[in-house]
Amino acid sequence: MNDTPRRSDATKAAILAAARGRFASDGYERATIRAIAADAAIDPAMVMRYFGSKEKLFVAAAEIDLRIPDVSAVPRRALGETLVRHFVDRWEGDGTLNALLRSAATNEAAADRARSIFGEQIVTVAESLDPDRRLAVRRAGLVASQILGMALCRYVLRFPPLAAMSKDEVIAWLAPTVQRYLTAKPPQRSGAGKPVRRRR
Amino acid sequence: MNDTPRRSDATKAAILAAARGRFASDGYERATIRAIAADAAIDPAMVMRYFGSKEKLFVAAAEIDLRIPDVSAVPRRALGETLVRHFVDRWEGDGTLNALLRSAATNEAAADRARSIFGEQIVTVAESLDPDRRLAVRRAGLVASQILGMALCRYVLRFPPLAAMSKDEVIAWLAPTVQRYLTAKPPQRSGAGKPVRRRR
DNA sequence: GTCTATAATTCGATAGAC
DNA sequence: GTCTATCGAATTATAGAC
Repeated sequence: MNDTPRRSDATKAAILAAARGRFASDGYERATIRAIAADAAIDPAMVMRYFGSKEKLFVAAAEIDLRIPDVSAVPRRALGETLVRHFVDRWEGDGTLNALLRSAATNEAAADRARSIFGEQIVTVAESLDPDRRLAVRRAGLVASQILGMALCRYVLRFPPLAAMSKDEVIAWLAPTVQRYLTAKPPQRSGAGKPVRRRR
Repeated sequence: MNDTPRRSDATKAAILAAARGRFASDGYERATIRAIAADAAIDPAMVMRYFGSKEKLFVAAAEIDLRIPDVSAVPRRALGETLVRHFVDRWEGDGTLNALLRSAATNEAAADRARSIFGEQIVTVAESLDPDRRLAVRRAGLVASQILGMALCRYVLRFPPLAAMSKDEVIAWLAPTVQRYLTAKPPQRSGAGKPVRRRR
């Protein structure tokens, strides 16, 4: 292995940053190599030389380490808030997650990445709380649905109500939802419609 | 007005159905007029003749009446379940909502439609429950985030856990979330981080 | 109404000079 | 390493014959 930083690494990093920005704001199909190269103030042919193809460029740009931190260190009842805060922070940190989300809607490779990143990462947390793996996978899916839904409405669609909320407000509203998905007893799978709790 | 059905209406309907399918499975950019025309077994030039442009075709295909039913007739505590069930049914009814969602990620016109459809429709329900309009708008946004997040994971990304769930299971899990967003007291906006409830 | 032909762009990717 | 030139394919959209 050679870990001496080459001169081309700065150029590569500039391309990746520009790519994240374009994929995040335009999605995979509309983000053109020409536009990315222009943003990075470089020749379009260089992008191809460095990354080989648009597809490979996307994979490199969407590379992300989503390591959820000390999951075992936080008290059980604060898990929902911890998770929501972590994701909101990651989303607002740079454009990587947004690039992934926006591209995943129309690009199958991006959707694959999204599935593995969110599915596998969140399910790790869920499995540490629920020994029933089959149930833990569902809990993780439900958590992902709320996290991704918030990100979709707040960062991609820019729904005014969601986009105007403060970070803390989003966390305060969503944390109980995630907490419930992670820890609540699963709803009984009754055969006939809606089980209405009897008033006593 | 002329309400005699023209002979071309059947052709128009076939084009719209094919367009919804393509927009739903490919998104706006990748759904080509050629492919839509092929699905409808018609000449591509006819699509242009009938709808003028791809953009106008999309608008016509994404036209949908999202009227939420008898909101005042359902008991207050069943509102969450009613809403979730309504949206799941609408999503699985045809490809219209899916076409709208998948296209909204990369097409601004589609995003506009999504914002107005979900924002304005759900906020009507929220306002009937909460006189504070500013708060009602936020409640509607939160509901939309969970509904759209579920649809994104289940129908667009096809997350295995969400896609494998039965309709009733999805409703049973999500209904309490939506119910809480609509009716729960808003979280206190404390200045300093997370308010941890004191154990007694 | 229907279809052929094609205009006018735009894009990813390649070849090759320097 | 860098850039010019360009290929080949695909797209929306238009013009016009029948």
